Amino acid sequence: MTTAPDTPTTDWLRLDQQICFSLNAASRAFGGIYRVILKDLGLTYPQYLVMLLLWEHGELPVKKLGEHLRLDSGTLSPLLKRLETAGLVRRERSARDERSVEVRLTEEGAALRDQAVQVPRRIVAATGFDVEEIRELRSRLDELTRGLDAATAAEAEAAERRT
Amino acid sequence: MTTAPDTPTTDWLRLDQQICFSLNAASRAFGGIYRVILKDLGLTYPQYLVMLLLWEHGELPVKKLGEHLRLDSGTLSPLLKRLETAGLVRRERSARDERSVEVRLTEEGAALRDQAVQVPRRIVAATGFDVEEIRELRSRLDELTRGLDAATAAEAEAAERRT
DNA sequence: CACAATTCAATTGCGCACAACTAAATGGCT
DNA sequence: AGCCATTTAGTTGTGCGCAATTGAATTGTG
Repeated sequence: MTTAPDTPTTDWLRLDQQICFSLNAASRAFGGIYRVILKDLGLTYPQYLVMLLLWEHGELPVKKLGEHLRLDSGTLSPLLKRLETAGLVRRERSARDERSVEVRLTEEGAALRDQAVQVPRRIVAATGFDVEEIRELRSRLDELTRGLDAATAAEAEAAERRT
Repeated sequence: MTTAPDTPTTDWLRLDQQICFSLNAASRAFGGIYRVILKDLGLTYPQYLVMLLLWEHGELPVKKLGEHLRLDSGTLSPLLKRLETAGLVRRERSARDERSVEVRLTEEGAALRDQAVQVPRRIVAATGFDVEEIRELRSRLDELTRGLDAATAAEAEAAERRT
């Protein structure tokens, strides 16, 4: 399969830019609105995601947080340390398994939920999309992520075999 | 406008997570596939975007690069320095306007284009989407970005007025 | 039981994103 | 000409994302 003769490579390079560039731009635009809205709570967006999980589950080991958010300890450890410094969270090594660290809300952290409940509505409003459009878009993006993850794994394995 | 009585706030928090979380996940999944594919070229994804612009325009001032990519000098200055260290790019203060810095391809940087022309096809293949689906998704995302940018500006101005 | 492999968190190092600030050059205005 | 606001890059500091490594605890296996 080759590029059609009347499709200069320049066009391909432009199209390529548009696919991922649009996604990147949207992701950073989200970062912008969350930064403004979360400022009052003193949270960054990734910290907010961690708090969402804790508000829902009460307490979670670092491992579970990482699975939900697809983040590893290299990202989570310093982030959780900052949340702990802010007094929102405590970290304690599990008694059952000393390798594991349980992350728990402090009273202050649990109380912050009251101020956070209004965030989602404001974010949805900011998108200018209605709930159905959002659902549709989300579904597309998840599909895209699955494709990319599979391709990344395949490429990584191919690169491995070349070694 | 308030939350419907049979919609617990927990659901709102979940929905909120899904919108932006899916976008974030897709953006990072793109990061993953680009990391693997660009490894041979010795470029990161943001560096690749800069090179795309230079391959198209030959030379650009830092300001223009920033406008195209929506990045400021805080991001671009060190990035360009790394590209210069890698021998792909030269930076020269403009003779006409000494404030401006022109970024030019070296021969080595221009030559790298030959290895880059195959990247877009591989990325498109990795998504598992066809060109029309991509165009549709891109259009949605751009729409979303416009909405978010407008809302961010409005929120920032509202916060400013509260001062 | 002893030893090897695995799991889990933390740390280090690099690069990007963005805010806040600095410094130099330019352009407009009186 | 002299002054001042604006423009343009660069620097500093903070936080995220990820790869690679370390160290301790646990599990599996002979």
